[in-house]
Amino acid sequence: MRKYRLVADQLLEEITHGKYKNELRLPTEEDLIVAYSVSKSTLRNAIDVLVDKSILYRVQGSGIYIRKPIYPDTITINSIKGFKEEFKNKKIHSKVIKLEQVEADAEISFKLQCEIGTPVYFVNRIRYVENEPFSIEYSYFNKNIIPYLGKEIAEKSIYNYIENDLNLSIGFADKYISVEKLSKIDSDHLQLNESDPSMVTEETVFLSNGKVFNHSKVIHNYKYAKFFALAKNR
Amino acid sequence: MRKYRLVADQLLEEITHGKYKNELRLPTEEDLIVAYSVSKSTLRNAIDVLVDKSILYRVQGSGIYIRKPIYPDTITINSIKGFKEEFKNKKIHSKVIKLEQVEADAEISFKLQCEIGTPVYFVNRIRYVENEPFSIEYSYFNKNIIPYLGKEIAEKSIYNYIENDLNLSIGFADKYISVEKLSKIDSDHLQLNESDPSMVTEETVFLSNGKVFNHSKVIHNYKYAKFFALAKNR
DNA sequence: TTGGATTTGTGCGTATGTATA
DNA sequence: CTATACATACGCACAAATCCA
Repeated sequence: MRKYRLVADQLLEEITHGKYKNELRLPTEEDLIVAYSVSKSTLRNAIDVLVDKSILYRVQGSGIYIRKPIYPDTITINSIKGFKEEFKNKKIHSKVIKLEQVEADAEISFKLQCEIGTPVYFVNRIRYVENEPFSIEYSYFNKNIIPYLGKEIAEKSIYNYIENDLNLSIGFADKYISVEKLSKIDSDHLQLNESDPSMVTEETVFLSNGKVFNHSKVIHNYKYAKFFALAKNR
Repeated sequence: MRKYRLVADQLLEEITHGKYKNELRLPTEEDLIVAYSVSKSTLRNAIDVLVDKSILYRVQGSGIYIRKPIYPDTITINSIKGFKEEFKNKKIHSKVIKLEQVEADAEISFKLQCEIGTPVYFVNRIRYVENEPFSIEYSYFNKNIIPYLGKEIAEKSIYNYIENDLNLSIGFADKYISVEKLSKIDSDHLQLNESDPSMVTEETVFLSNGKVFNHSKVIHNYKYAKFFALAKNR
């Protein structure tokens, strides 16, 4: 693995294991450079990772500080984690309502930025957290990029499959968040009333090479859905 | 201004003015380094700015590409813009319902990370876009950091005042997003029905020196509120 | 209040690694 | 397999913000 990630991982572990529990400020860049035997740019890359994760913040001329932990049980918008990863300290499972192969029509081809007629997988899943229905996912995958997708995969983690089995590198995602009133069928799935509100996210997910492989619309139970984002001023 | 920002600004202007309209790919890093007469690290910092703004994306071994524009009329979660800045191509105005100085109680002091009893400003505003009620803001400012706040400022732009008049540097913000049903008073302000849904954001805003100066709860009209975020995989 | 010391930010240049074409 | 192009890593100098005597 790249050096700056090793440093970031190690630093994070030291922080979470209380190495700096009595101080808000980390050692200076120069001290950390010596401690980890890396160059200035490598150390700064490592710190950048933890700043983006809301673990640390920097103050020019002053130092690098440890942040208070963010509110727990929130979905982090800035990062791309699978459902499993997001709730890894909770009991979660998924029910696959439908998984089929179709050809992209005009709307799907637009969302997946591919040709009309491209073979795609459609997946409809319900996600449960602690046995409560948490969200309903309507998801499309470009079959030219994801050659195979089965129910046995969709019941576990599609993202884990893509990254570890297919060895593809997920790059970035556009996420749109809005509020909609529930349809009859979605309200049934979520055990809510029709026309109750829902938090809706619509995501376009890109591989590191810039190709769109996935588009998802996720209907969240409004009682549980809470999102977190770190905003930076630049 | 710092060189990498000048390069980022210039590059963005060239992109938006169609210099690269016939190509998806920018010139190579090396070419851009020569074109702008800067070092590699300066150029990379400039590109980073535009990547964070969802203008560009990079593919190792391939090139730097221009992204399709994001969906318009969305609020960007990743960045800290004032209301005015976010809707700068729209007609917007604000109505100040209340502006008063109070002492921080337990809850406010927790949210502003200050002592109980600290003098704070409380501001309650309604924001209009194209004369439609868009959101209701309940906001607290630490008076030890923002020594003065008046109605004449709150009717325009508090953020503009803080950055340009007080010359303070806004650093980062934690944002939480959830859905709540409207209270009677909020539904009246938004011209909606009581118990209609609303998109709620709760923000803690930090100066560059890490001090909390503002905490806001904003109730958005669910019909108009649409948020955008760029997620990165790291 | 000031000014020097400390600490992070920016900028330069180069070499090598890694993914893409 | 080779060439291309971005990613990582090293090290140094100076700028800018903060801190403190």
